[in-house]
Amino acid sequence: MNAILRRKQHKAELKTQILAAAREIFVRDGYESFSMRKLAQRIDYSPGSIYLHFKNKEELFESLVEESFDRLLRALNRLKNGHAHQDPVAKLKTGLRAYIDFGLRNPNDYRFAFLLRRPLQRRPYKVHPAFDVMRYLVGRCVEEKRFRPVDVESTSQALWAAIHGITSLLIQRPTFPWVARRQLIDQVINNAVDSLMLRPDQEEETGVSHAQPSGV
Amino acid sequence: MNAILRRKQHKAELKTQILAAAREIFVRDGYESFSMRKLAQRIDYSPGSIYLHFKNKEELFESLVEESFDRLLRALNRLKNGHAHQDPVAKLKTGLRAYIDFGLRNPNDYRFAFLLRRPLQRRPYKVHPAFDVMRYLVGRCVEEKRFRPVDVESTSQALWAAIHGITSLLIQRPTFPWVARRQLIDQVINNAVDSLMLRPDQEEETGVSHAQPSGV
DNA sequence: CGTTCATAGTGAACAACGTTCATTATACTG
DNA sequence: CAGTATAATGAACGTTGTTCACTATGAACG
Repeated sequence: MNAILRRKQHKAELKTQILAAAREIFVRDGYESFSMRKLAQRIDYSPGSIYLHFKNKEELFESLVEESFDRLLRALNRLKNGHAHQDPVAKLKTGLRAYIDFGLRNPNDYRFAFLLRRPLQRRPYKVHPAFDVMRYLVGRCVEEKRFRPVDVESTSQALWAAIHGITSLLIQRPTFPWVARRQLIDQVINNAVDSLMLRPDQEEETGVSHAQPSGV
Repeated sequence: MNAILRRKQHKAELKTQILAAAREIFVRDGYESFSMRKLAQRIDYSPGSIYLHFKNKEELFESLVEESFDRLLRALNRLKNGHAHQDPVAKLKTGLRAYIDFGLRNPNDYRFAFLLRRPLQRRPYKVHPAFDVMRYLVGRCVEEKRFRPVDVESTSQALWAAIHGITSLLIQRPTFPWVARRQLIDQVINNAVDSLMLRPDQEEETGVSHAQPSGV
């Protein structure tokens, strides 16, 4: 009776164990050298066994991405709810920074989610809830008259483009002679956000974009 | 005597023929379903023959990328040299737009160049000459006092991030509910550039960023 | 306790992959 | 025509993802 329940539970545990092992191999060896057989060997099962839990490699990957996205989403939501007193612009900037940091700290997740070409783009992924947070934060800035009356949707998309751009470039082209990483990220964020502000002449916070030419 | 020359020429022709076929397969079937064997079959040679011209699959890809980059670079240089009378800011914006348009019109080239994960990033590619154009255009804006005295290098990199972001997102996530494409591109460019201008209160050209909320 | 039966797990098999290499065909030179 | 350098082959190797007929396992029931 409850034996079947224990079975189900065991199966679920096994599934998460597979995911954990997969993530580890993936992080250690990279995407292209990951293989179902290596994974099977790692968890001491036969290759076929993995297919009891996942339809195929693609679906296994999707599960990993979903996990990662949930983490990003949770981080963003924590941010959205906390710091209630904070200036909405500061909050937006913090959110943008959180997104970038997430990508840089979890480059494989980010690659999964945005960089890897998927054969025929099945589900549109769960970008949308994360993007909702962006819309919300931008909306707040407009409502509280910190931004010009810009279109929330297109502004959110433009901001996403900016932060996705710097995130993916830093991940994918680590050997390019970038300027100091923090400085660059700040500049991208400030450039993107400041031009939306109602009084762009107020210039605290934009520090680095006024830096003297340094000839890096 | 000149027979060996004809041989060399024939070999070169064959190489370009291989590249053309590879590009076609790649464009039609996508990256993951491209294979050396398919390519060989397509050009009516045995699989081994390709290895007379390319060390391996990776090197073949690199060649394709290089071709693509040369095309982008030529497009940008044409822009840099032409339109001498134009305002440097307008010229920069035109350049940014040209970059994005190139990516959208040649998505596979762009994928090759920036999106595909390369196993262990050997040569740093020829991004640099293209990036030089960006540095030059930004430098002109600063010299002619159209920009604040920003750091040219970090500003160029931040701008690159913005246009790479929108380009890659539009290529890679075509099903996302984007706002009108031109509007979005304009907004990304204007947001990124306008915050650098010396007199950000001048607001001709930024049209769309002032649009009323449309609830798209 | 012995039988039944769903399920978990196996591992051999398949087709396709990138790559190598001994072998053969080709086309030029002397 | 003989000799030779090069072009091209295709069989082979070790992978890969995935399938499937099969066996082992362990709970349920008479």
